[in-house]
Amino acid sequence: MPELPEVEVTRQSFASRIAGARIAAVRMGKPLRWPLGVAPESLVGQSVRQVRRRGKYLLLDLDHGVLLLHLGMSGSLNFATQQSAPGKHDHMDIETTQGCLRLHDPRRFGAAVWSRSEQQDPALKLLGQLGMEPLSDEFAIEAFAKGLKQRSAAIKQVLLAGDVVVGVGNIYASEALFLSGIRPTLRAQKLSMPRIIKLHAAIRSVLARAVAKGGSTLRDFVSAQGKTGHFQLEASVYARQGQACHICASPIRQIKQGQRSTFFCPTCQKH
DNA sequence: CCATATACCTGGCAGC
DNA sequence: TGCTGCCAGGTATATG
Repeated sequence: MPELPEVEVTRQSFASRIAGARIAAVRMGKPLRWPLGVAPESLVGQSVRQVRRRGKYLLLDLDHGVLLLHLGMSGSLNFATQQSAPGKHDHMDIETTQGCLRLHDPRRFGAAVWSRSEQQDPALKLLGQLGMEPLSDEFAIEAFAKGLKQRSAAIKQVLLAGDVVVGVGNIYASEALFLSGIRPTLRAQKLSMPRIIKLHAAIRSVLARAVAKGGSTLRDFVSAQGKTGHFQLEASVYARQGQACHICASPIRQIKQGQRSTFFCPTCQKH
């Protein structure tokens, strides 16, 4: 469920509550995408200094390293001060002196990976190829233009790839392209400067707005505080195939790009 | 180097 | 009710 806004909302929902907490126990459930890389007990006794985000990864800075968490397609984190028994899709419990952080992930595409230093494996491998943070100053027009210029793939797929700009997933890619009036199939290197500027602004605004609103909730997004998001009420094109475009009333079209669904308005996004 | 396909896993839903 | 097939927010890895 998580694109950048959902991950960021999740981070905000427990970061301050867990900061300074000491890990008292770690319980692992079924295997996730990758092994933790260390005995769970070795995390016990360490304190959580802060929780950061890089792309769709959450980074828990502990005393002696970094714990990377990824929510995959179906993951969510719940932070509870009251104990409750783990369900069959709860695959990691980090019990701390300030509450229990629980990773819930039915499909198990998510991951929890320990790294003694963010600068070394396996974190380097996971974080090393990531593109610019869309909501930070490094995401500048010129840098964005430069990244797009060297890519011949469709702009939608370049956005999804995450090596130019991170955090834009399948929902927000369609939304940002609609906002900027760009056909998702247009090759990235064909975007004119004015359209790059529009897309740049659209990515920032759609993501920032979603963060402010508490993330999307296409199916079941829930933050670690148990609040659901509201983005689905506002999707302009995503999952609206056949329905009227809010701008021009043309039926929204659905296509496949690289096995993923893309939604766009054939009139508002001419090319 | 680049672009595209594959794989991972479970649950929900439409159609029969 | 139960089966089958398809679909779903991600992304590392293999393949062309």
